[in-house]
Amino acid sequence: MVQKPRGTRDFTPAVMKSRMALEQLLEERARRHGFNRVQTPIFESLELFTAKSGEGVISQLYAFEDKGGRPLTLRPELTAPVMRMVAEEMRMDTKPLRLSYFGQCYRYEEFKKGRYREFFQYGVELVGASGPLAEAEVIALAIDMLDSCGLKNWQIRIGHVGILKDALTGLGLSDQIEQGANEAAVASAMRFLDKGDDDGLAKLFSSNGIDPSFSEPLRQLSQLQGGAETLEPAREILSALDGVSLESLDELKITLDAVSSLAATPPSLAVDLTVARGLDYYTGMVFEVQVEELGGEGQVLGGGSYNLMHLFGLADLDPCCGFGLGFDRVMLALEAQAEAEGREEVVPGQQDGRGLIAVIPFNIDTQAVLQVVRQLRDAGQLVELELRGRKIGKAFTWADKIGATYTLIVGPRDLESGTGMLKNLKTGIEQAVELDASSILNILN
RNA sequence: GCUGUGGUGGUGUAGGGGUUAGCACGGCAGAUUGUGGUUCUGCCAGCCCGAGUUCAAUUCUCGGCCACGGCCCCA
Repeated sequence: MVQKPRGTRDFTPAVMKSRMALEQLLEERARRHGFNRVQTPIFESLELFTAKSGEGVISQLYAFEDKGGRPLTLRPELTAPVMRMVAEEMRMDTKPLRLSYFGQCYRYEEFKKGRYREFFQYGVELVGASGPLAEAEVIALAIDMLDSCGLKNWQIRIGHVGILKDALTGLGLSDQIEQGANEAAVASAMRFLDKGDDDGLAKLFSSNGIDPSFSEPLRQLSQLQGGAETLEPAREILSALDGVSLESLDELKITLDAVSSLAATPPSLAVDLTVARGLDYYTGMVFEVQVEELGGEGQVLGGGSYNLMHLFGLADLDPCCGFGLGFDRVMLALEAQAEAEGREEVVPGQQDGRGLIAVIPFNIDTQAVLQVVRQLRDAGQLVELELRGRKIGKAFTWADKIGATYTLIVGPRDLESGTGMLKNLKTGIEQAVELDASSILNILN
């Protein structure tokens, strides 16, 4: 039998119920924060992603040529397409733009739990406003989303790449990529700090003519743990170094203060100055969210301030701020937590308050019930019509299995009197009703 | 990129070099042509693919594919 391609998934109706509820919940939160949904193509020019992330990404892309020989690829992420769209369609729109998006992305990688070749990303971008308050708005939305979807035990880590970058350049490291190197000295240093590689850092300092003893205060800086209160010791460490700017630290303080006003208190918030996100286009605040029980693939959200609009000739709109939310991973975490707590609803509000009405024509011409089926549907009810001509007993089994709340049986005797038997399957109470929507609705309410 | 474990009806499983390949759930039908969720009966439906060893392979060996994990990486 033909199976689905590796790394892809099918979503059955039962699964889609909670996925759709989550999407709607995220969308509702985005709208409350002023963000509006956009959509871009599933495939884009290959160049869009090589411009953003370098040629190296090609190995992980579903890249192909169309019949005209144009180099294309399935999109591996959504930030670049949205930036492209802003440059192409929205130059004249009033700034800032608050955009949200949701869709499939494709990466040719080994897949495993929480990591698929086709995966779903929800995200937002704030374009045309920057600074600590813009960053706070974005973080606040992320917190609001995770809070409202009922996720528990998540940790948000907030940092600012400017702090370490300022310190390192202040000490004399270059933030430019030297000839023959594949990354700037500053980037190497940040990687060493993130990994706790003290020797590597000291060596790097020496080879750049910097006293290796300066690696010590930086190491202390990277090891600070805690919430907003860690900014004070950080300030002391940085103040002791000559020529190091405190501007980024001040900005982060403003951001954190604003977030505490704008959003609920997260289960765990840590200031982490080594959140690097591994990306050189991040310029300011960066943040990410982990969920412990997902293990190795536990990052469910990540974002920050970045410079990308200059790639489209719109450098004046840089930096932008946004985040991507790993929809599949949030679902996995919610499913795991619902299971652990014996919760029936994976996503809050996924169950429709309306009860399904199973309409069962019994020993009559089904045509006779179609009018009332339509009326009920027009009135907003969920109605399923029995189509297999089941006998009465089997029809009840069927109604029960599809999760119906009510059955409406119409047999020959009913038809003569223009009525039907409406039964509540949960209570077992049954009564005759006129075969028109308003009579039935009266009983339902 | 490295690596561990596993693949038997739709699902979950038992078994095992020669068997009518067992069980449970499921689907369909009947017992029960105007009231279901219990019970009973019947039916439906399976050894991932290829090569090798063998008189004989679903079972053993190798390869592939697929699935589930752990590292590396992760725009």
